[in-house]
Amino acid sequence: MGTPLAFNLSLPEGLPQELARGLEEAIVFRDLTPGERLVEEDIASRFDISRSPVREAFRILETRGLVLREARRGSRVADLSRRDLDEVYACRIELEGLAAAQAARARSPADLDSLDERIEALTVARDRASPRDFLRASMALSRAIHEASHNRTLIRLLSTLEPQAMRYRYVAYVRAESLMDASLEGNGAVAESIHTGDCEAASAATTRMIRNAWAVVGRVFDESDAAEPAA
Amino acid sequence: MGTPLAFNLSLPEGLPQELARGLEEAIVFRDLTPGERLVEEDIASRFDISRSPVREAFRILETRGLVLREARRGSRVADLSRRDLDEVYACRIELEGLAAAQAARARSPADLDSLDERIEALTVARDRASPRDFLRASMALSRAIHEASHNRTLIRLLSTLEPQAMRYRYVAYVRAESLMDASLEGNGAVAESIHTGDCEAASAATTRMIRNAWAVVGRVFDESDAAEPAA
DNA sequence: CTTCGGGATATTGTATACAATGGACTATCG
DNA sequence: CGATAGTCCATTGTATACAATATCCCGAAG
Repeated sequence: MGTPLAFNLSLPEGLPQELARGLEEAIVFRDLTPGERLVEEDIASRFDISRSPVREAFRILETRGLVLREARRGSRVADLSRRDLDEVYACRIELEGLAAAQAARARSPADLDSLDERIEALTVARDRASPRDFLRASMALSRAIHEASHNRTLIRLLSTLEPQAMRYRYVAYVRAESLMDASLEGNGAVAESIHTGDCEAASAATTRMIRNAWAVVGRVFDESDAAEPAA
Repeated sequence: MGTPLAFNLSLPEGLPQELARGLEEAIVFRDLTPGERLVEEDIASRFDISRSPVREAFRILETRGLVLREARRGSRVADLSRRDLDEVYACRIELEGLAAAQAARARSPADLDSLDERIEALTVARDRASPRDFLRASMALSRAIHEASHNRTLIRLLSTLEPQAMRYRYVAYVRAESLMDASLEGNGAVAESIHTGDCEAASAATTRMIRNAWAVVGRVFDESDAAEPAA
């Protein structure tokens, strides 16, 4: 099965990082399917680069839980499963809750501006009813919240957790676009609490939002058989 | 400043992983000091290997927050700071709490055996009053608890968070060996709750233990000027 | 004395070459 | 016909070679 995977690779921050971003998008949006093998040489020749940066990209994706590497047996796109979904969401509740609480305490005026911008962009994407655009905007908003916490360790942890969550959200959004409304509403509540500076409220709103999403995304996933895509 | 750094490197799981383990120990136990530059070629020639596995090891350590890599400017041992300490402990409370709770629910008989073994080993290490041995045993116990949660995502996140915490604990244990008693007692309570299967209790005991440690380790750190070791 | 510029150097980033290993295929034997 | 051993091939792991760039040092000019 030949995958398209045509994205330009400029290098504003390093070739491996750029490549990892592209592959990450391809995995989240299912251009690369769960279980699909990733051969270093293939990717390298496709982009006219050597295996070195490809290997580094694979390692980056491994730390994000998107790629599994087995010694001398190659890499493949991580599977989706109900169990993994539950793991990811259980962790998200804790870490996103903490991020929101710390953001409510530590946010700067610039952070609040950034937050407002992303909420606006999220609204626009919702109106366009495009799961892809919506998820991209949602990811940007999440990152803005994380940044507002000014907790670098937490940001690092979340950056290795969010991409995997995105995969499940994408599956759910495609099958139930109305989910975007719930997400927008939940994020609005979180943003408001962060504006107010109420740590408790920010944490509670986040926890509630993710717990809701967990239930719904989980149900949709169970109904969708997205785990093993007709291998 | 020439660093000793003499550990054998057998390869039961890959050379980069092995090397990363060695470097991690060196960083935690201050054979490599905060801010110290890590030059790929130096490490490579020291162990008679090429730069390739060294680069991979650096990347591993970067994801654990032990090494900072700046593009084309090289790598160095991450600094210690009161702010970073607070970040790490805030995250630990959430994730370790979750791990304990899930371990109390999902633990197998084998997990409980493993737990008991590690507690025993920890007791022995405490009696020996060696911060190094105690920390190694403590790390093993923590991992056993994480494994018992059977949450791979959580295990992955914690494996990137614990090493940095170890650095602060080491500083504290060296200056206040009595801390080991508190740690042993706290871990005992956690293990007991996991045995019982009481999620709430396990989470609460863990949270309390880490919150305590946070306060004490933080105080000792502030008094110790371990951040910038006479650069 | 300070500051700016240029070149040398140290070090990382990328490409390529070589080694080692795991899996698949085939042929042969029971 | 099925099982098994041996060989081949695809792919990763490691080493080395080359390219690009940041830093440092020194000298000259102000």
